[in-house]
Formats: sequence, structure tokens, C-alpha cells
Amino acid sequence: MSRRIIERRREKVAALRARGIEPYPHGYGVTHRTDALRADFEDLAARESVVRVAGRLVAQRGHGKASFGHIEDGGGRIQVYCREDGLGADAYAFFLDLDLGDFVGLEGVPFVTRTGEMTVRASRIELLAKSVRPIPEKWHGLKDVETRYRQRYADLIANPEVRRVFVARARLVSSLRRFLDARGFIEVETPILQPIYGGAFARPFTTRHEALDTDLYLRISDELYLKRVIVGGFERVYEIGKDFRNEGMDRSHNPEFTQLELYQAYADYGDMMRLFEEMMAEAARELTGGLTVRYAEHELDFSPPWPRLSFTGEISRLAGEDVLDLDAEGCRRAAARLGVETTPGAGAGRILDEIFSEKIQPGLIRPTFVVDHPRELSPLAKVKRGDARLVERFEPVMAGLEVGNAFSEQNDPEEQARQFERQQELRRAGDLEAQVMDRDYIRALEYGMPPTGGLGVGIDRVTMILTDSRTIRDVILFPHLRPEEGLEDPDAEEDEEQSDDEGKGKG
RNA sequence: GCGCCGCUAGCUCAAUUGGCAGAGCAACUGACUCUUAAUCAGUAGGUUGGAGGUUCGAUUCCUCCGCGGCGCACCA
Repeated sequence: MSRRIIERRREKVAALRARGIEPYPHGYGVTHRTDALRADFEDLAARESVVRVAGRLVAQRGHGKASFGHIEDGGGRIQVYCREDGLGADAYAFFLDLDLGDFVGLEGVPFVTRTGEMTVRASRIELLAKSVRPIPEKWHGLKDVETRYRQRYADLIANPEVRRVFVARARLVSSLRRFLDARGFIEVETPILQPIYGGAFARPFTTRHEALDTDLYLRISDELYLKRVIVGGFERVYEIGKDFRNEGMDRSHNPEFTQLELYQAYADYGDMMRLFEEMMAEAARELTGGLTVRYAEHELDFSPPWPRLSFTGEISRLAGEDVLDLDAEGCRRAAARLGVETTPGAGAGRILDEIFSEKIQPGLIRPTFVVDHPRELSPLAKVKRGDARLVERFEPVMAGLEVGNAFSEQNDPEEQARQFERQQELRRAGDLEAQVMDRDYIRALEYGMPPTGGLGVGIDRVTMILTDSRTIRDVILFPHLRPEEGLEDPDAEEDEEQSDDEGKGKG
């Protein structure tokens, strides 16, 4: 362990305090972030202006009576130069005594070195926060994936590209908000703790409200509440927030994930497709400057319009027969011919979904809308005009990844109630992901909901695409992991040893 | 959940068929007033993820456990 290093630095903290230097002061008057300093550098250097910069000391190169270092702040890095005859012996010794990882504030005049690097020649140095734990190695960075996820702070310190991903994520979300706000959508918030969950096929997390003596669910989607808001008269609403699904985790699933859901009155799923295309094109433009995005070995072109691909049409083409004419048994035989394993007891729709997911979706690289799903798979969608076997629904797919789900929303309360009842039957038959009857939602629809288009977008997955990330864990700051064991004991031990250790001379 | 792979110093990685556990960076001591992966000389640092077992001897072989990664199954 790093016990010796940490102990030595803790001793430094104590020694500084003994000398009347506070190792954790309350602030520092910064005049320039490093990017601002860099932008203005020539001018500041020419006028020999005194600047004050602050950041983490990330490199230190001593040369006897002169030293270089780099400090890093939110804007990047800047080189600093200290020399004994400029600072005085005490201040220079203080600089040499700093450790990599310390936060420092530094006052001085900008200049350009012989090698052409922008540098601040320090005239005063202050410690702003002592680092007692060694930061990861500067050259190889921090590679161990487990440590990177568990200690994201260390990952962010060591790996600058990680920071870029999360900046991109923030810019994506802000771009989506701007896009929707500009079109008259208003952002609302709906409950995360819900007495009845709904809006998707998934098992929920359960929690408990003690005062009410009742179990609650963490929402699996925002859908049913947002449509209640549409019933209430808001015509364009959206919410960006966390949903929670009690399912397995892999490169495209985290138990909690961020979803954008939006609903627009008087719109249908065709309108939602056009909205989504434009929204993504704008986001791509803002993040990458263009409409093509590099993902793995692919170039994804976001220029609208995207191809529309019929869900059942593609399967029929593959199966060599019209799968809409088949019952569950027929679908099962078709799946078997295609070499797709099916879940025992699954209905026709579910089997078609299994065929699609395995045989077609992985090949959908360029942004594509998969449209018109079987009714059975979509209890909250309206039937397709002209074909009662289908619903008006689409899923945008890119690089083989589903990034959303949308439909012309079911607004007939009787039909919705029938769909819920069918789900109840599936539930009784053992399908844990079947949807739950929500009588209050039916009551809301009974007041009348205008024809409405709805769209859900997986923000994490879109971020993956736009940042060329292979796993969802790379776009979530603190992805879900099993709890770390034995973390607290060693720390307690450490403290204990430190306090009663005087006579033992450990090491 | 099941299968395969991994876990060695603070970080990144080595270690022949089972035979004294090593290097670079970081750390520590010293030299060096424009360096930048600074350089040079030296020093210290390990319960090899944990617990058992086989063996004269285990980082290495076996069993169990923990954590992670990948694949399979379900979803956005």
C-alpha cells in the first residue's frame, strides 16, 4: 500500500501547520484560468502583467536553484517556472517541498521560454490544498478499468480524454434542451418514486416509504406521467431524468440510466421521426462540427432523412414468407429455420422481436428508423392506419444500438384498458416484465388526451455514439459496480496505527 | 444467472519446466539556474486479491471465495 507515502505527506501537513501555514486555506483570488491566460498570453507577457493562476501540480522538474512544473486547471495546463533568486530561499524551498497532486496558487509574470513554451515566472506561491495520496502515474495513466470506474476522480486526474467525454455529454444534453425549448417544449419533472410503475417492459427496483408504510417503485420510465401532463393541457413537454431497471448490466445497460422523453400534442410518430432526425443532426453538428460521426470503424451520417425500415417487412424478407400471417407456432418455426433461439412460451410478437434483435438490428449501422412493430409488443401505441396488425411505432438504431423508442400514443381509454388487461394476463402467466394496470392513467385518458406523438431517447447511448465510446460505463461518471469490500477496514487500521505508532518505528 | 479470461510495489508492466519477486514512473537522499516522459548518482518500497490444499519449496499446480473484463440470456 501507499502507507509510507501517505504517512509522510500527513506529516508534512502537520509540519506546515506547525510553521503557521494552513494546508487547506479557504480560497484564492485567481485572475486567469489557464485557457484564458493562454488566449491573452502575448499581450500579458508584453505588458509584464502579474497574473494569479491556480491548479493541481501535475509535473515538477527540479534543476537545483531553478525548477519547472506544470499546473492543471479546468482550462488545461500551464508551465510554471521558479528560481531561488526570484522567490527567495524560503519560498523556493517551499516549492520544492510541494508534492505532485497538490493544489497551488501561483502569482507571477507570463513569459515564453527558450523552447517556446508559455510559462508563468512565479513570484509568490501558496498551497491551496495538500494532496496526501499519490496521483496516478503521468505517462501510462490509469488503465485498470475497475479502479477507473470505482475511483473516477483518479481516472479524471490521469486521463484527459475521459474529461472530454463528459464535457461532450453535457453539451449534448444542453443541445437537446436548446432544441426543444426553441420549439415550444417545456421541461417538467415527474415522480421517480411511484406507487405503480409503467411505460416499459422491465422489472422495477422496490423501495419503501416508512411514514406512509407503503412500498414504492423507482420509475422504469416517465411515460405515463408525462402523458397525464398532456391530458392536463400542456401540448409540448419533456423530461430528462434517470430511469431504473432491475435487470442485467452489459456494455449498453446500466441499472440507472438517463432518458429524454418528450410528448407533442396533435403529432404522430412521423412527426416524431422528423423531430428526432433534426434534433440529432443539430446535436452532431454542435459536438463534432459536422453531420458525420466516427464510431468504431464506421462513419455514421446523421443527415436527414434517415431510412425507414419496416420491422416485420425485414423479417418477412429474411424468412421468405409474410410473418404477419403466422401464429406463434409459425413464428417459432421461422425462427428455428433462421437459427434463432426463442424463449419458451413466447408469443408471436416476442419471437419476431428475438429474430429482429439477433438477425437484423446488429447490421443497422447508419442511423435508421425501424418502424411499425407488431401490436403485441406495444400496448401503449396506437394501431397503424391501414394495417390493424401493426402499431405506429419506431425505434431509432445506429451502429447496431437502439437509442430510442417512439409511437403515436394510444389515447383511447377503452382500448388502453384492454391492453393493460392483456398485460395482466401475461403477468399471471409468469412474465415479470409485463406491464401493470394503472387505473389512474386510464382515468386520465377518460378525460380525453389529444392525439399525441411521444419519443424516448437513451441519453447514455446517444452519448456513446457521439463520443465513440464502446461501453455505456465510459459515458456514466459512476457506473454501477458491486460494492467495494474491505475499503473501510484498512483505513481504520491506518488511522489506528498512526495514532499509537510512535514507539514502533514501522517500516 | 452460466462460460472463458484476469487480479504481482502508489501507477504501468515483467518473472524460464514449481526454485532467492524485478523494471520504468512516482517516493526518499544528493548534484544541477530555460527544463518538459529533464538528466546523473544512490536508497527504500511486496501478506503476488483472500482462504485452504498439493509439495522440501507455490506468483506459478488444485479447490473455494471476492472483485473486474469479455461472451451468452433480457432491455433503452
